[in-house]
Amino acid sequence: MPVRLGELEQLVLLALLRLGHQAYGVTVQQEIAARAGRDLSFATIYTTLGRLESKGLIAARLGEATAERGGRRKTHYTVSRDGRAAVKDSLRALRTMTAGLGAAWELS
Amino acid sequence: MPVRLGELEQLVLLALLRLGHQAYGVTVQQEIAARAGRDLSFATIYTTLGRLESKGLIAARLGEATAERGGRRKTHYTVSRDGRAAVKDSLRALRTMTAGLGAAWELS
DNA sequence: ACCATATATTCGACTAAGTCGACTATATGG
DNA sequence: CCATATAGTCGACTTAGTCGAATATATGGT
Repeated sequence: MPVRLGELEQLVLLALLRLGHQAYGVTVQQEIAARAGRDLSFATIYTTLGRLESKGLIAARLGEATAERGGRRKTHYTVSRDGRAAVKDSLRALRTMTAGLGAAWELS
Repeated sequence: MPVRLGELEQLVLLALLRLGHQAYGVTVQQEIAARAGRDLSFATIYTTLGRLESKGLIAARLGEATAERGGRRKTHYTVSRDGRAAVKDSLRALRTMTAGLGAAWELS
């Protein structure tokens, strides 16, 4: 059974894909604010990352301490095979639902 | 403040746009099953339609009794101005999040 | 008139997802 | 060794998603 994504889960997954190596809590928050125009709290972002991880859609790894000013170490995330499949499924559904509606709606 | 759509709300709105005049509970359920591949109960569909209506994103009107076999009258739905705007916003966010990710992800 | 039955919608209950304010943890430079 | 910058966690609550079962209502046949 295909995993269902909530709309924020979908955005977070896409942000991770966009960010690649530098994907972690803070950058995800920023990417979603900058691109999707949604200024979410860090708590919201981390809650969602946690949920995605427990569903097996992303994997977390603790980063090394950097040479910068200070602060806790980052937790980096990568999208798993299942995560990629889930995103593709949700995008495919959107494509078939928007197909033929005209330029104003069309997504592909 | 722009209205936020859940992922099912988004699908239901798109189904209504696709169906036009013949949009009502049963056809919405069928359209989503056929296109998005999600076989949802009618209760789920009607719950969502109700939520969308109370948010002012769709409008309901009771239809006339038809000449067919029997049964209760249909409640037809149309997407309001705000509903259209909400769908466009959510699709726009998706486009900017998928832009530049490559053919496998791209939505427009 | 009545009622069987096809068709359409609603109820009640619960699980999952989204959201944030406030708090905790931890590197580093002075 | 501690002030402070940076990253992540907790607890609590609201909103969205979901369905089995029940309800409502036209019509055709008798």
